[in-house]
Amino acid sequence: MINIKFPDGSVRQYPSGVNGYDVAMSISPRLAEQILAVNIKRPEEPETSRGTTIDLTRPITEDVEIRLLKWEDEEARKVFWHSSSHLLAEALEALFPGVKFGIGPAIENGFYYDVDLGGRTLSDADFKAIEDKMMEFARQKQEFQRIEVPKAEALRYFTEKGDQYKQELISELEDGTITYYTNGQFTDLCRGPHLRSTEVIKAVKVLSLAGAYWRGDETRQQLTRVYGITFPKKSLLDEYLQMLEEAKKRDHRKIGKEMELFTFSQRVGSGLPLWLPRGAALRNTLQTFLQKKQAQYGYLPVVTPHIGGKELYVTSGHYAKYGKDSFQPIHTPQEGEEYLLKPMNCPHHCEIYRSAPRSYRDLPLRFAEFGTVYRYEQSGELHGLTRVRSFTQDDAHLFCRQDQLQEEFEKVIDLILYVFKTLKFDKFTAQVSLRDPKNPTKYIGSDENWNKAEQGIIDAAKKKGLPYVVETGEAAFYGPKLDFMVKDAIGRSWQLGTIQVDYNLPERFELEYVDSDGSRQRPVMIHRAPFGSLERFVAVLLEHTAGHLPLWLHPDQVKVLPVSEKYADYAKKVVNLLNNSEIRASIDDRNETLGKRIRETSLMRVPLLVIVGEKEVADETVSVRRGAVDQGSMSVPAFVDYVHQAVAEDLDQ
RNA sequence: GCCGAUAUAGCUCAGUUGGCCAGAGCACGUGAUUUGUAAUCUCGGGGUCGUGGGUUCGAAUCCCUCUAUCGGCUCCA
Repeated sequence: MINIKFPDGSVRQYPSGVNGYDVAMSISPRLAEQILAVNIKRPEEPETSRGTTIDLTRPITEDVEIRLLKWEDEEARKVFWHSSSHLLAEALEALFPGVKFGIGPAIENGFYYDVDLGGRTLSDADFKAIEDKMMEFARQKQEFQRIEVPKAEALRYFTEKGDQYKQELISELEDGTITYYTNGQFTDLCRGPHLRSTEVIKAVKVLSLAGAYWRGDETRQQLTRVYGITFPKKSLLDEYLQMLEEAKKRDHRKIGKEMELFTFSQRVGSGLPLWLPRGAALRNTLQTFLQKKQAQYGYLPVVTPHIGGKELYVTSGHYAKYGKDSFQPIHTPQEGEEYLLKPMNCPHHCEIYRSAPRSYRDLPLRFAEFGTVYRYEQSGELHGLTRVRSFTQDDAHLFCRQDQLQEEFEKVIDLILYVFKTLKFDKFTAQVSLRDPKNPTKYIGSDENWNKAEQGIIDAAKKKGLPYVVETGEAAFYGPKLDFMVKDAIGRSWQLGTIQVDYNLPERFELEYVDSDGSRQRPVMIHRAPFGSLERFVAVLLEHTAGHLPLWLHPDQVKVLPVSEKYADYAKKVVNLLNNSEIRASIDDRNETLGKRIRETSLMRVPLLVIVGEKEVADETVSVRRGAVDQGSMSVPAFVDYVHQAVAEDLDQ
């Protein structure tokens, strides 16, 4: 007999070899129906361990803590979707005999399978047939069977099948660890775990197609990736599709058009955003907001040109690394003279550092600039405002002594957290991006410097209590980073804020300061950008707020609507008073009905609506509406106070 | 850059199996109306159907090229 402990702390005894399904049945058959997988944790596993999720049919032979996983548990959904990917594969094999399979994992929302259709192309028109076939197999209540196989046999099976992708995967596995899962006619190399049977899959949707390189390697075969999602109830699928529709309404490209913030022109060039007056106002407000805060933190604004001599980037190492993938050098009438559009601001700031002898007393020096940079991103990479070819970084470079590094780094974290908090980005992930030790040629600088920089970042993240994840291979070529990642409306993660520790550029630029003992020392450099870029930040902000920007930030804080043209003069007077109090207000006195003007103001997401008519003129007041909520009437000075206070509340939290 | 898809007026879209001068709503202009909390009415202007080629008696519609955009992959200083 074995002891099984449940999450509520109770312990029950079962015969050794009992499986998760039996355990659930012993509690209640209704429960057993809802359980998709079980998670077991051995007593000796550390408290932080999440245990191991296994098939409901796997025998349990030792004392464990058990969690019975329902759809509501993320781990259960992963199992559900992983099994669904096998169902998809089975359907594809039935519809397109000879198809070869790459990998088919569960993802955050659904699953995919990478397949090689041998020259045949799939299109949306095939989705229906695939879905129908999947449902047909699901209804057959196919059981997932786990089989352990010797490596030689696995290799033989997939060699006979002609599936070189699976052969490659198997050849890298240890003999004795290889398992198959079979459902219906389909057998796949798979570690599992899986559902008991396909019968719980009640709704399927093939979502999209994409090309995906085998093993993520650009130089290898491109497979067709089929994305899908499944649910244990039809209504859940409908809800999901509804949610996707709603998310599309929050797309910053759509909102940017609706609110007249920015546009693109094919003639200007792709990935080169044009900021319209409202968008420009929004940017200015963001810049002023950050500039003020940075002034408090001791930053010194600098301004540098949009181009720099080629030698500048040869020195920094950027030319060797990105030269051929960049906008190409600008030539001048002078023979041999070449300039590059600047793809980053750091080399310019290094030259500012070099412009004068520096003493240990001068440090840290913090040079800040809203610097517009130009990067020739691959055409397939461009995406609204989140990935563009010209963008403005809220950049700064901090030059400090080694003994100041930790404190400076932590202050940058504080600044970024302040920015995120003010803009209500409460769901971010801090990502520590380290170099990939297997790929040393991607990076410049000594191991010693890298180790110091990486350790410094981890220490600071820990000290600040940031919940962080470590990603190897995500570092910049000159140093490791701490990135602040935020998701967009449909769940894609974007890097916004970033902090980087750099020992390398100071060496390359031979930056020095004179220490207290008169010796020459090398400063450490911190690159940092709380927004990341104004373009991407605005994009993600629009998706988060659905365009309902906070009052302090909205390009049109107040719209004043006279009931009819008779009250336009008074309305103009109100606008003037507001403008004089640094409130962004304008009048809409077009010859349209009040109802229509209110509607259009609302569609532009203007936070405050002021209506003036006969009554307001007589009383010298304004009627105020915030969003859809009537705030009653107040005197103009009272309204000014109201706005100022609302702005202050947003900024001081 | 790669895979797949899309491209009709400023915007959102309709245009059946190729067949008269390519349509609607909104926006824009005009006239009327002077409006009290989410769309007033009238008339009007506006489109080389993304580009360049091809097939055809005839192309927005079929084929190819390029460009841009969308969903992914790869990349992201």
